[in-house]
Amino acid sequence: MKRPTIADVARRAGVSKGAVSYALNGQPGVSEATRQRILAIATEIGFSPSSAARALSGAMARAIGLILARPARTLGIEPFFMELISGVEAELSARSYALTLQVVADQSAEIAVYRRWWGERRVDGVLVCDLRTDDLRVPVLEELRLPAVVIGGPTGTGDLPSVWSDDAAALVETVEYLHALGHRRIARVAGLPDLLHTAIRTQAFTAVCQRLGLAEAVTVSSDYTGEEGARVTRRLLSSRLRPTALIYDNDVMAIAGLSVAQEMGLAVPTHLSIVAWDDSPLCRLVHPPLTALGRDIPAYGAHAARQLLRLIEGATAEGLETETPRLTPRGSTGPAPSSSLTA
Amino acid sequence: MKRPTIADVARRAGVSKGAVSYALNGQPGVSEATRQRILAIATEIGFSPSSAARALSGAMARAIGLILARPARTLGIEPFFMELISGVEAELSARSYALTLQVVADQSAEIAVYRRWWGERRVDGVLVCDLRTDDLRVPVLEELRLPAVVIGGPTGTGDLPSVWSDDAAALVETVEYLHALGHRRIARVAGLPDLLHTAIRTQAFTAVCQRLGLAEAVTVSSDYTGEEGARVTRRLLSSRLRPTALIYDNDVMAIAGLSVAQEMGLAVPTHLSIVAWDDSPLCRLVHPPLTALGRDIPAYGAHAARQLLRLIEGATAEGLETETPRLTPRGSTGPAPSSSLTA
DNA sequence: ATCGATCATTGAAGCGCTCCCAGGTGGTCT
DNA sequence: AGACCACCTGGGAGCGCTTCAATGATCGAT
Repeated sequence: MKRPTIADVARRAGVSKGAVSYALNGQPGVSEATRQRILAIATEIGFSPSSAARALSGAMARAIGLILARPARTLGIEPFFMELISGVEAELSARSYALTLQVVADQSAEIAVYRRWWGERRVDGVLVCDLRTDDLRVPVLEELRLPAVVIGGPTGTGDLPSVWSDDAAALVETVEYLHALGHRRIARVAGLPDLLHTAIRTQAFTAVCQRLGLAEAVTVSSDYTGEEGARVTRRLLSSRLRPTALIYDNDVMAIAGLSVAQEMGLAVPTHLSIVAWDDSPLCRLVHPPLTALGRDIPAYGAHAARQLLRLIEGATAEGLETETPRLTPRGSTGPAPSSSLTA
Repeated sequence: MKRPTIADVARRAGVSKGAVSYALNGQPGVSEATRQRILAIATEIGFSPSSAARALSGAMARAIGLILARPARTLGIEPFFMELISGVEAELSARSYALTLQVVADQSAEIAVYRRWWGERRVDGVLVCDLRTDDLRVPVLEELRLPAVVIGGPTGTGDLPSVWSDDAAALVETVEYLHALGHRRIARVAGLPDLLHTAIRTQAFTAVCQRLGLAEAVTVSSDYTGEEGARVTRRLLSSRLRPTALIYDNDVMAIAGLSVAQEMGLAVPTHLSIVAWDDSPLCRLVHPPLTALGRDIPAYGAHAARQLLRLIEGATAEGLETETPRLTPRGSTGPAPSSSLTA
């Protein structure tokens, strides 16, 4: 089966290639009647303009890129990225943009791919995830002038616009909630320490604990995996003055932590309260269901995609704050054990 | 910053565009010394050939496509796809192929995207997931002569090569294992009924139960979500002669089922044994950890990608059987309750 | 009826690459 | 030494599209 080209459409419509191009792209230059006739013929013979030829003649590639630089192991289990992608897709496919995905080992590989994509003109813009402190990708993208929207921030994104949510506020709300429940020893199991949002959360955590006079506020770094989450939890719960509440930076670690608590004979929430970040169906599946900080991740991705498309179309996209994660109390949080109040 | 073109490289190397093209593509026609010099200059000025121009001159687009046609809700939570993708990526990025991903609502949308991609010459081939019985995508892809590898099968793939694993054998092994543990009433919570692998598993389940004389072998359809898994489990466990063992078609439903059992006061594995398909870190996170049928999903994706690349390069790819899922016994399976043996 | 003005339409020039083909260079053979 | 082969090299056509400049047609106004 031969792929139809613009010339085939032109011939059947009895017009020139130029006219077909105008008709297809909604440009002035053809009468409305002709445009309709051309469109009808294009549909009839199943013509879609070659993206390569289009991109070559200066037009856009109609594709955006997304690079994931986490170990494959953690990628699979965290629902975050898949949800993000489905949100991005919803926005893109409505405008028939394609999403080009790449999974790489580390940041330097990621930068190399950006450079390659730029040279290949493969994508019109990119979405940047997992912003780090002093992120090396930002200056590179600025230098290449490759349209980019950062998912995360709002600081440390240079001149690149970003889409972000107020993690600090969400964390403050959570700590205050636990404080109101009587908890005085609260620990936090954080994600990868060089991710910017980890730093933001840690800072907010330290600040609010200080304000509330919680001296024992500890943050322990981890890597989002269940194994690490379990290990860290075991250590925290073995300490002399063990925390009465734990806040985890993702759902997987929280579930692992819940298992550890149960295995150590600590009832949740009677002896220990648990809060997970990134609410997901998983949090509702376990017993007790986890109190979690959730937000609409597909919508987050959709926002980012929309900003990027706007940027590609030449608008000057600004940073955009999305909803602050909401705390959904479930069975895993309760009043602090009374002994601990007096301790 | 201006993107370098092949002409820039040619000028700096003092050769013609043609020579640069040959040098870059490993074609004969330039001396080894010249090739090295050209390559060095290309690297130095950061040149990557425009994928559009390349694709336009008859070469490949160096991209393959993958379409996911599941509701966004179930996409996020199942680690399967993300793991599959990371395996596919590993194979692709080694050859600097790009992966174009699209999430669509249903099969007809998927077919429309295939047609569009084909017209746009956007991808050189596609990977087809979630094969159905009488799958409509197969004839379309055959008609378009778009290179495609089916993930699943081995039947129902028409002339398209497939990558598959012997689910039937895995299921037989599982049932025999449960039978050896004394279980006589085994039920299965299946995935979406029109997926081909669901049909294959159901058929195998029915057959092996018949062979072992297990009359009460029930298969109930579900949709892979935790909610549905919980609902179905609740119904199964409320029946008069409740099963002593449950086999779930994915991990999420198994975990939901575990929660339901615990909520109904049934100890696992004392009163009820549970087996999950698709082993994942999740299965190890819950209590008791789930006995599961697992396989190396990234490797599965890598195999599929490799077959597709081979097909694109003109080889005639055959179907490829990958490892049969392995049963990993963990804490969720044990001897059948003695009362049930006599029942 | 004639002349601009206006608008639909067309032809052609690229975009950056691949690949064919003619032509050049040096080395080998008789 | 002259003819003949490799083996390279550089020019150029063409891939399918966009877009600009130029053409032709239409129409109202004079």
